[in-house]
Amino acid sequence: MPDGAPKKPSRIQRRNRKLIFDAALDVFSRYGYRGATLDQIAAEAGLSKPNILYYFEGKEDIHITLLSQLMDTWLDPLVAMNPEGEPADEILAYVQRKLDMARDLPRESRLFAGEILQGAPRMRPELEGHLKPLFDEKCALIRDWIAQGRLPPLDPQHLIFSIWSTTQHYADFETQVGVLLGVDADPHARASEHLHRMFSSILKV
Amino acid sequence: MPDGAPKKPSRIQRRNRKLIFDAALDVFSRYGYRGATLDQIAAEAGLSKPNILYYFEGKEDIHITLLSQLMDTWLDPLVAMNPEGEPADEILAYVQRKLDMARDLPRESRLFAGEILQGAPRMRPELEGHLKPLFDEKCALIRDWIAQGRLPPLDPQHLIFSIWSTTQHYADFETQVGVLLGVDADPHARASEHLHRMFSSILKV
DNA sequence: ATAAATTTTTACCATTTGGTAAAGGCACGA
DNA sequence: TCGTGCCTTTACCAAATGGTAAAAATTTAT
Repeated sequence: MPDGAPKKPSRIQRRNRKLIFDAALDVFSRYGYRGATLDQIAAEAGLSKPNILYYFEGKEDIHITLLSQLMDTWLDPLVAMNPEGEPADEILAYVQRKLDMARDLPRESRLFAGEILQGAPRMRPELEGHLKPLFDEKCALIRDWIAQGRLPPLDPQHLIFSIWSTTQHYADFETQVGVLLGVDADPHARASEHLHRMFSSILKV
Repeated sequence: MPDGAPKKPSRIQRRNRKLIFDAALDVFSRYGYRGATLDQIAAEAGLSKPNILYYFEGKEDIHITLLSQLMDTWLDPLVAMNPEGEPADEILAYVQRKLDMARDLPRESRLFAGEILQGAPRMRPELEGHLKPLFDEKCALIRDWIAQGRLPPLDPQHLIFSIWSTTQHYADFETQVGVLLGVDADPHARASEHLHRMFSSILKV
């Protein structure tokens, strides 16, 4: 049997690691890496602190593992942008999917935002290794579409930045949006309409 | 003499408070509120920790004061949006000013972003008291312009959100932008072009 | 110059926090 | 049922951190 025999995780291990991830997502996304404490995570997970440290090497290990796991989910909508589809439709669908994600996974969005905001001290390799190649690939795709005359001549890189920023804004700046629109108002429908109109207009001109 | 005689601050007080603000802006914007330490701020300011606490009541006091002071600068470009001007020009000029600010004051941008991201635990009153009235006023202005047929029917609130998010993205997510475009490349010129094209297109359709 | 006021330093302290050691409890296959 | 290995708890600890007391140094006003 080879060196690092991975061993299948037990039922209890799966349950507790999941509990810890859920708790950590909550706490890290609310207070940031340094603002979060193991005690808080432990309390929220319903486990003792030493028990948390039985499942993970330490605070940083939880954070990195969490972030890496979420990365795939996070990039899914971009991966789904289909070279075979109609360019404008594909991009507008991407906008919509990103906006839906900001509504459905706001904690995840804020977790990433906090990590990037502080210079990605723990995520930079992941950005270089996973995000950058995908980004480059999709920029190339958009450039192809432009070369084929199926899109107006726009800047692929900054277009994608605009899509990311406008959609994630509703998760990352939720507090501000709440203050300005009223906490009860659900901005999703109007945001969707506005973004559809906005991105339609640059894709068709 | 009335109760809270304010007393004119001495030369030394002005100098040291400025040193502390500069250092605090640096440290808070890089590590977030909880991630920042008084020792770090003191070291960066070239003062001892107790000396820092001679000028401010405590860590929170520094943070709140800093944030409140920056609020005005931060809202300046929005204040400058002129009801007498040409609607599309005014809005495009606002976009450009915000983008310039993201380039020139990235630490300030990240300081705000961090505070909002964590639910504005120390800034909410400021948001309600200063930001909201201004936001409402400018939304009303845009609505007027639309009613006068000088702008297409767009959603003022979400338009402003889009302007904020797309421009501040270059400061708040600078790390990510750096990874994706290359650290040396200065994205400002192309960002400006892209945003001008994008916002022009919704304002003229 | 000198007293009064302001500023800075030295020496602490209490709490929080990430992490550990080791004993005890528990589940599960033989 | 019994023992082996997995899981959990109790009792800690060292370092970091926000903050204080009070003496020492320095500036300012007279």
